[in-house]
Amino acid sequence: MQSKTYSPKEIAAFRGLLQLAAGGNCFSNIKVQDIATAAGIGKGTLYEYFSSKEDILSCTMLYTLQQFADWMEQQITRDVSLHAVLARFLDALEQERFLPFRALPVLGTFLSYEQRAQLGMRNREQAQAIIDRMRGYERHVFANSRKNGEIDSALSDRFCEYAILSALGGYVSMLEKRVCCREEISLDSCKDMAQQLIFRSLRP
Amino acid sequence: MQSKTYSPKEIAAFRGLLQLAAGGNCFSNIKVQDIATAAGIGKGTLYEYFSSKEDILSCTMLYTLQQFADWMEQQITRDVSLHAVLARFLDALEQERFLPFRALPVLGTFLSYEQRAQLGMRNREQAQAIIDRMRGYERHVFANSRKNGEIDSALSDRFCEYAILSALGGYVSMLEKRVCCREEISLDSCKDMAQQLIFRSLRP
Amino acid sequence: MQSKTYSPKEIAAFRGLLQLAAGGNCFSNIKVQDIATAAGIGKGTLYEYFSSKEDILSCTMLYTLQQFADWMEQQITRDVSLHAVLARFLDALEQERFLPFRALPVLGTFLSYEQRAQLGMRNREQAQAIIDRMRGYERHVFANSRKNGEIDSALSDRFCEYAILSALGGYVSMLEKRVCCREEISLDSCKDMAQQLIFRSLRP
Amino acid sequence: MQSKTYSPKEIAAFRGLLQLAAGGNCFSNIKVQDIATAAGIGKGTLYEYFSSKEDILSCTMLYTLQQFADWMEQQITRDVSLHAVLARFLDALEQERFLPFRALPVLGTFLSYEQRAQLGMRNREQAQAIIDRMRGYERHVFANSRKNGEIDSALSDRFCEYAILSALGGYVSMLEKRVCCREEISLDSCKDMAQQLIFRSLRP
DNA sequence: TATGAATGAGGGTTCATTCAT
DNA sequence: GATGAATGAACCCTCATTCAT
Repeated sequence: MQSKTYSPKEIAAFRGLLQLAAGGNCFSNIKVQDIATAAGIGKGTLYEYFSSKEDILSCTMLYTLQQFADWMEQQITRDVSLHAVLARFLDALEQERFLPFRALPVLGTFLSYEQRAQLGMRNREQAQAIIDRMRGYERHVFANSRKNGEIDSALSDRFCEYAILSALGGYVSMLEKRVCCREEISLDSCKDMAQQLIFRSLRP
Repeated sequence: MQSKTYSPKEIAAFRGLLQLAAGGNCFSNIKVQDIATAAGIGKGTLYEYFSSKEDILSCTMLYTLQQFADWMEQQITRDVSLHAVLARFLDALEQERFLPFRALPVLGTFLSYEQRAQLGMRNREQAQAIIDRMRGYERHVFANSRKNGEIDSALSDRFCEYAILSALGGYVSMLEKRVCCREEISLDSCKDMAQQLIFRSLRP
Repeated sequence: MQSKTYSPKEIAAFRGLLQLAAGGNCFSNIKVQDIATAAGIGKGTLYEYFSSKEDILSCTMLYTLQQFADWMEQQITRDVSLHAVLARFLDALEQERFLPFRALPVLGTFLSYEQRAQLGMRNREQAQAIIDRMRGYERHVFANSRKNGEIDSALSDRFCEYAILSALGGYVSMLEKRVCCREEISLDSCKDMAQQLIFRSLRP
Repeated sequence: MQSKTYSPKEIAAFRGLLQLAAGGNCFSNIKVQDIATAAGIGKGTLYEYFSSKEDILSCTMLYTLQQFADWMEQQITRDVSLHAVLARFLDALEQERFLPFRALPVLGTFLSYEQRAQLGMRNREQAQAIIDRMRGYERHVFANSRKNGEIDSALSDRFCEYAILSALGGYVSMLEKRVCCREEISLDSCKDMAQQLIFRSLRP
């Protein structure tokens, strides 16, 4: 499976935008100049590679999905367990080079329905292809986990996916709350809760 | 417990904004003129009641929290079960007059960290008072549910809250996806999954 | 000579506006609400007596001119000297009830040419009548002062008027500078300089 | 003495604003769009060079002061007379390139006390430096004029300054009156009166 | 190719004026 | 008559986009 490649400037733009998103900025509040500055390039240069501000976002999300799919691909072994994948994923989230995984939901969340719909339009097929790829890996992990008793056999793939996404969504919310509401929650207890929610809800 | 009352114009503004938010618009993309139009009043009139666009949002969120707390208060009986509360809540979400409950998370989600922090500043004490009130009801329900076997006694209140909020967050995401990605998910199956996620993860 | 009379509300409006002007506010920066508040009446009430904000100004200036003319009329005696008139005038400026005389130039100065031209349009004849009246008194004083040696007989009335208005204009500027530049000038030395400028320039 | 230099766009903005001010517009009545149009640049461009409308004014006044100080510097010779300086200055006022000298007092006059105080804040030190420079030239001229008998030795510098500023202020008023009241005064007679007022009041 | 100076459409906000009470 | 709640035109300012260099 060959992933699309990007020029250094494009990647700089992606990482610049993701950096800003990770800081908790709504997309509307991120200025094109901010992205250019964060990327270390000129504002005009962005328009050599992208057709609009929205396009930068669209491509960034595609790039991020692709990075994620690539990462998942490497994690897949014959009899991988849900437990192992999750642990590795949550650990990965703390590393700088996995910024995209962390920032993507933030970016996505800060979009209105209409913006999301428009984004889908642009790179629809490519995005769909990547999502299908990830769904494949996902199915593989779910199947293995049903065999090893981590997941109740009666549960559908859709429910498993829903449980995991909800737990991760809640995890991100908790982290944000730490940022803006200054409640005293440790990162580790957040991770524990996320994992517990998934395992408890999927166990037989 | 006496809740703050609002003038008709203020409530019109609240509902106008919530209407727009329920439509999936990021706050930055909602124009003051839009709010005025949705509220059926003049743009200038908004500034007779609110000091700024941000203030409209801040007050709307407070109003919504208050509405929610009032509603919860009515649901609480001596030995209420988690099951009953959740069922009633999910049903309520489908009614027009419960628009606020549905739209609030959307509004909140579409804010940047900084915006959220600033909002907290304005009506901090009032918001905190309402949140404390709701935490009280919550604790009551959790206690009852531990007694009647719905919730594992070993689980902390914090984890229970996290599980419920994650499930509801995922539920809202799913509903949104129905809107923008047009996947074929029925409303009922969404509700089922949300309830299942909660019950499966909290059961002993 | 019968002066026009005004209702209490009108006079309240005049004095309200003059009060604000004496505070050094440009007319554009004075809001209708400010005038209403300063006058102790409702905003809507102003529009019962005046057709517009500009009209309030126009009438206020006319009222002030008239007050001034009335005051001058009382000062005129058969062989009044320039010295006596000036001294009395400068003293009067310090009293509260002579606020109009002090505030008028401020109001006038803060108008653009166009605004001034439009003002002139409204009450043109009345204003002209009052100005003519004052010119009459002025001529009388100048004539007397030429006789008693205060004014060089060779100087025209126009030059005398110009000298006095310039001196008073400079006097007001100096007072203002005391307000905003905080230079250490005493009120008395300001008055001295204004009188000196007039007497030195008009003396034979 | 090195004066600050400005970019062409800045100078265009200065001259645009001065042009409008020379037309007798109160600063509050001059719109940013007007300045942009008068300067021959886009509205947005102004905000690349100035932080706000007030900033444009502040910088314009500073620029004008500086231009004036530069001009004065060139006029100063060893034994310059007040008569010569004044004559040259009044002549200069009639030339297009001396627009700033003519427009500055108009701009300044049309500000409220508060606006003036705020302006002072921004470029306080630079403005003070220029004013000090001009005071220096002024003192030089006054000293010479006392020696050559134009100015009464008993008169203080402050009084001399006050006399000149008052006369010029009255001169500008007269010119304005020509504009808006259409009295039949020739430019030359205005100049004559201004000079006479100064010489008569300062002579021994 | 890469840039950032220049732009103007569009947003939040103010405030003179109206009109129902 | 007296009021102030309601209004929308018009302001200042922002920022995505263009284009000459």
